[in-house]
Amino acid sequence: MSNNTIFIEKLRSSGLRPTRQRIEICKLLFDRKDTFHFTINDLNNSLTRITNEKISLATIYNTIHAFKEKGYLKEISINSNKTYFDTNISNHHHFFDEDNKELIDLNDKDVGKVKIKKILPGKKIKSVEILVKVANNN
Amino acid sequence: MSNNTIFIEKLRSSGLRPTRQRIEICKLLFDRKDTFHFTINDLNNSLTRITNEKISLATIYNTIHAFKEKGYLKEISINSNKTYFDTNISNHHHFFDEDNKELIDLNDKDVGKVKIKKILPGKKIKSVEILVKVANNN
DNA sequence: TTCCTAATTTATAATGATTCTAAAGTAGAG
DNA sequence: CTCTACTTTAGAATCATTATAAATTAGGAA
Ligand SMILES: [Mn+2]
Ligand SMILES: [Mn+2]
Ligand SMILES: [Zn+2]
Ligand SMILES: [Zn+2]
Repeated sequence: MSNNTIFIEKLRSSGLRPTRQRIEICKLLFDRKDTFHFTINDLNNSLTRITNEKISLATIYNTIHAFKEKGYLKEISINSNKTYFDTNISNHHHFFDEDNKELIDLNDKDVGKVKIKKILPGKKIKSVEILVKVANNN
Repeated sequence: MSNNTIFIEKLRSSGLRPTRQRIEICKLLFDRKDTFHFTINDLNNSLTRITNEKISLATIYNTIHAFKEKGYLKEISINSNKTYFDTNISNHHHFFDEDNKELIDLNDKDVGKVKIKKILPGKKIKSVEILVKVANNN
C-alpha cells in the first residue's frame, strides 16, 4: 500500500497518471533489490501470474515505452526478434547467453575502459554498448 | 565472366552449387574493393536494380543465411526491426548512426583493447561486439 | 460531489520482417 | 541422357510490434 505512494509520486512527477496498470507494472519492475532484464513477453507472463485483473498487451507496450522515454528503463542492443529491456539504467555492458537467451550484467570493473578514438564530424555519441556473446563449451 | 570463376570455386568448395542467383549475389557482395553493411531489403533493391532476371526474396534470405553459415558474412548485433549484415568478417566494431540507420566500421585501432575480466563457468565467449550509437548534434 | 475533458486502456486489426511450405526447376554425377 | 538431390520460388504463415478507434478513467473545476 504505502509502498505504492513512491510509485504514484514517481509517475506523477513524470507527467504520467498513476493508473492501476502502471502501478502494477512499477511494482513488478522496481519493487525489488536487484535489477533485471526482460522482454515484453516475460513481463506479460509475470503480470498474468501475479495480478488478478488482466492488463492488456497494448498497455504493457505503451507503459514500457513511456518508462523507457522517461529514462526508467534501458533498451539493450541485441540481435533478436524480441526487444530486451533492463531495469539497470546505469552505464554497463552485457553477456548474452545464447543457450537460454539471457542477458547478464557486466559492470564497469569487469570491462577494461573503452576508449573510442574515432570521431564522426557533426555526430554525438549517445551510448557505447559492449555485448559479449557466450554459449556452452562443448 | 572469368571473374565468376572465383565465385563458382568459392561456392563449390563450400558445398554450395553455383547457381545463377548465388553468383549474382556473390558479385554484388564480394566483387568490390570495400566491404559494406546491408539489410536484406537493401540487397533486394540492389539486385533488382542491377540484374535483369528477378531473384526471389526467399532465395535472397536462403543465400544470405548460407553465406553467414559459411562465414562469408557477419550478422551485426543491433536493436532494429531489420537484421544488418556485414561483408567485413574480421573482428571489428561499429558506430550506428541513428539518423540514417547506417553502420560505420570502427577498426581495432579506433577502439582501445577490450578486456573482459569476468568469466561465466562452462560458457565460452563467441564474440565481443561494441556498438557506439551516434546521432546529429543539435 | 458532480461534470467535463484529456489521458489512458483495451480489443482488435494492421504491419512488416522473417520463416515455412510444397511444388517446379536445375546442377551435376554417373 | 537420366536421375536425384539440391535449389528456387510464390505464396502462406508466423510473430513481435504498432496503429486504430471506441470505452474507460483520472483529476481539476465548478
Ligand atoms: Mn536485429
Ligand atoms: Mn532487437
Ligand atoms: Zn543490464
Ligand atoms: Zn562492419
